[in-house]
Amino acid sequence: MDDFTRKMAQAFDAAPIGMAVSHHRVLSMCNTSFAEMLGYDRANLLGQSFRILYPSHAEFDRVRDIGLKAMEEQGSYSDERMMRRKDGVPVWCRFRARTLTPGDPLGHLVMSFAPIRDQLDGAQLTKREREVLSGLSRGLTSKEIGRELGLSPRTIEDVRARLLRKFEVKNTSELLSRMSYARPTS
Amino acid sequence: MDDFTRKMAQAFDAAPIGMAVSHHRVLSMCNTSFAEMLGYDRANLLGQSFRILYPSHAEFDRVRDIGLKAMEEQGSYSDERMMRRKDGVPVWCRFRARTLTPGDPLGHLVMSFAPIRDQLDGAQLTKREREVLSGLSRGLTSKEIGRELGLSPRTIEDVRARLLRKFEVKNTSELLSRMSYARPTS
DNA sequence: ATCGTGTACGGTATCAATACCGTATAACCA
DNA sequence: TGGTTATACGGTATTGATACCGTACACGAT
Repeated sequence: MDDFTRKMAQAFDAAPIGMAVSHHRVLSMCNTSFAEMLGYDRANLLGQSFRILYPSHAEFDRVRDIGLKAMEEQGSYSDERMMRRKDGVPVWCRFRARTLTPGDPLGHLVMSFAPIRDQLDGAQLTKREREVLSGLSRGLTSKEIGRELGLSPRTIEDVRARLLRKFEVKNTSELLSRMSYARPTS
Repeated sequence: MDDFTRKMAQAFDAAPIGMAVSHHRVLSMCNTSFAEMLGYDRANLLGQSFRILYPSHAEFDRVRDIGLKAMEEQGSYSDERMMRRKDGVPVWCRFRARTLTPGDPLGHLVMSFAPIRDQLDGAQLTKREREVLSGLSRGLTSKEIGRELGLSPRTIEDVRARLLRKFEVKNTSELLSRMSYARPTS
């Protein structure tokens, strides 16, 4: 076998970041970091739908759409999102994806997942809080998020205020900078 | 050839994040993203010392030591660092590494490099922009940042508007979700 | 020598965010 | 059973953000 190919495969598997490949939202390949991050054995993960790796079915449906346009136009997309470990514990990740089939973005995807924090300093986020946070990180206003979720803007403001209290920050900007990349930990 | 291996190699090469393998600080393998990020052809990069990928020899020496202890103890290390593109332009990256030889951490390294400002390659921030961004990430208002820098709040709003234009984002929240927390490097 | 850009500042106008006041329901827990 | 929390929504009031209008100066590149 080609030594070049073998080296690349070894690097993929030993990568310090979670990596995965999907075809139409079904996992066809992943590396050790990815399986470990989510608490599975790789063998049990391959062939599974990504559905089981998200906190809920609604979340699974939601994340399908939000990067589609960017993927069609630029071929890649990045955001921050919550994944669900096998034991149910949420993992907040920086997510990056590149599609190999721009006409059908979800046809063949290569993704990377970098855990931002394991448990968000103990603060658990509710489903609503995750949904709102997702909108905020995309620059949406409370009104726009309300429309997206079929709720009153007033309710979004409540969730937003709860997030600010939980993380003890002054405003949304500080909140999002805290939810961004992890600080060096060692 | 093993189909499993081939799939992993393909995923490595198409990854949405820069990846590289080194033996004693000499690049032995990298993917397309990595070569593109730094402005090289992969063929010209393999076999080269990492020296040419850092802004200076001093920086090259400095980064050698800072992760060694963590790598010996946990096998992995992560920070943010400046890389140097072929044309000399600096690229600010989130860097992650895992060693496959914990006794001799630099013996065999697998690394990932994620450009932090991936939305606008080549855009450098001015000193003022970094200063303002630092304030924003700490949740300060324009008025507070102005006080901190001894400037009119009006001027801070100008810098802010320029940042929004540069990164093509709608508001400060979206800006900060795309940036790492800012640190003034001036 | 003009052009572009960054810097710095003033004004005005509008919308968004935040912080309060209030009510109400549903879930869970001790 | 009562206490807490999350959800959901209404009003009002204040501050902040954003987008325009304008001027001015410094600097580097073509």
